[in-house]
Amino acid sequence: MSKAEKTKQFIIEKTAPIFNTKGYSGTSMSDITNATGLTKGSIYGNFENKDEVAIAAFKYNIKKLQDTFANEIEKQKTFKDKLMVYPRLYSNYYDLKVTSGGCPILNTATEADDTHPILKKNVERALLWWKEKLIYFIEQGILAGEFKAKEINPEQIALTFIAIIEGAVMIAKVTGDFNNLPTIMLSLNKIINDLE
Amino acid sequence: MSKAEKTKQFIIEKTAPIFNTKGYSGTSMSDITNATGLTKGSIYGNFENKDEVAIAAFKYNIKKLQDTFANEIEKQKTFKDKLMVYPRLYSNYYDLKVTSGGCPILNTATEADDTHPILKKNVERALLWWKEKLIYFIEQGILAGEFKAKEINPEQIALTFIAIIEGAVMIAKVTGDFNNLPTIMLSLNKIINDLE
DNA sequence: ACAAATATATACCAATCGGTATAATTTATA
DNA sequence: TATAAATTATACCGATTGGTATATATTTGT
Repeated sequence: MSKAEKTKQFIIEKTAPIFNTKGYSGTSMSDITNATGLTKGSIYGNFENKDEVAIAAFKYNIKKLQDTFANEIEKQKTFKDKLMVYPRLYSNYYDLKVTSGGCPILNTATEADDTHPILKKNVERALLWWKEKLIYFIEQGILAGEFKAKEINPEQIALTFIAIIEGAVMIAKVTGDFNNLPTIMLSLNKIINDLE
Repeated sequence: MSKAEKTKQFIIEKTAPIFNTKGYSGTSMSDITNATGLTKGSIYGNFENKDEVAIAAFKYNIKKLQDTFANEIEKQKTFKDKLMVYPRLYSNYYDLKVTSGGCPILNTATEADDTHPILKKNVERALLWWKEKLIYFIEQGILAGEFKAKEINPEQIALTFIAIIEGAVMIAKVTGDFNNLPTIMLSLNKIINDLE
């Protein structure tokens, strides 16, 4: 890893939590220089513009989140248990502290959809990737005989799954009542249990 | 209504959709003057600062949304039908065009929670108001014998209700696939049906 | 219709925005 | 270790940010 690559990574790691809390347009170049201790010249020597930093930071946040869940899912044998990882981890999402400032998908989605097409595309990709992953688990669960084949629309379940989680994170954050998270996750548990 | 009050209302109506699409920090004073055709002097003659305009615009958007639903709920006799209004209207949310730029609760929540305490407080109020309304419908439905009293935690159902809707709106918007909205609302229908 | 009060427009402020040209410094290569 | 190449710092750019003081219109109550 060259010096430039190291610096690039350093900038991403330092700014990722800022972009996630203050948002894209809410984060300024001076926020970036303050967080890194570097000067503008250094930032622009490693990135084309603010957009590139924002996108790199978003990707970093998403990857961190995905890795956390993938690591836990890997440990589970049944597909039901793999699905159950989500309500379990999200019940204590804010203890996880995997990303400060809440869910990067939710945060970036609501800000970027009307204003920032490139960032929006990245959120969309992350969301669809998640959906496909969930659909795969559900379909494999059906094939393995864990879930009943009839009555189940894998895409509908997957989308509802994501909706509940993202909605729950939003509610917990805006009310400041983190007990809401495990409460809502009970409903997600029920949905998974209803599959069998 | 005095001239000042009329102008104030005029400013709110013209800027409300802008704040909802571009966000609080994304909307500038020049956006406000452009949208209204008024000058800065006029804006600052009617509002203390940008914050006040933003808060008034948010309240306007929320009220518009609440009125739309209250109006439809009023028509329904049973509490189940009252609850069913939400999945029905949200299945075509983007045809409703009640607020341009998506759900004001979702938009404002994700932006304001880390940055704008006053606006955050307003979102929280709107969210809790909605929750209490849903809890009331569920509890009244139990009293009326529509829903089974056991196994139902009204607050949990209400929170899940909101989470699914807000999550669904976010997904539909970021993917651009509005078919996701009725798909996810099928799950909300199921939750309501499971109450009886 | 006139005067006092109010509302709107104009012109400006310092601060900050994202971005760039260039100089100074550090790193890698020979 | 000398030198070329890459990286970082400094100083600046025009544009825009939210906000204000003051002058000019416009309502309003009498």
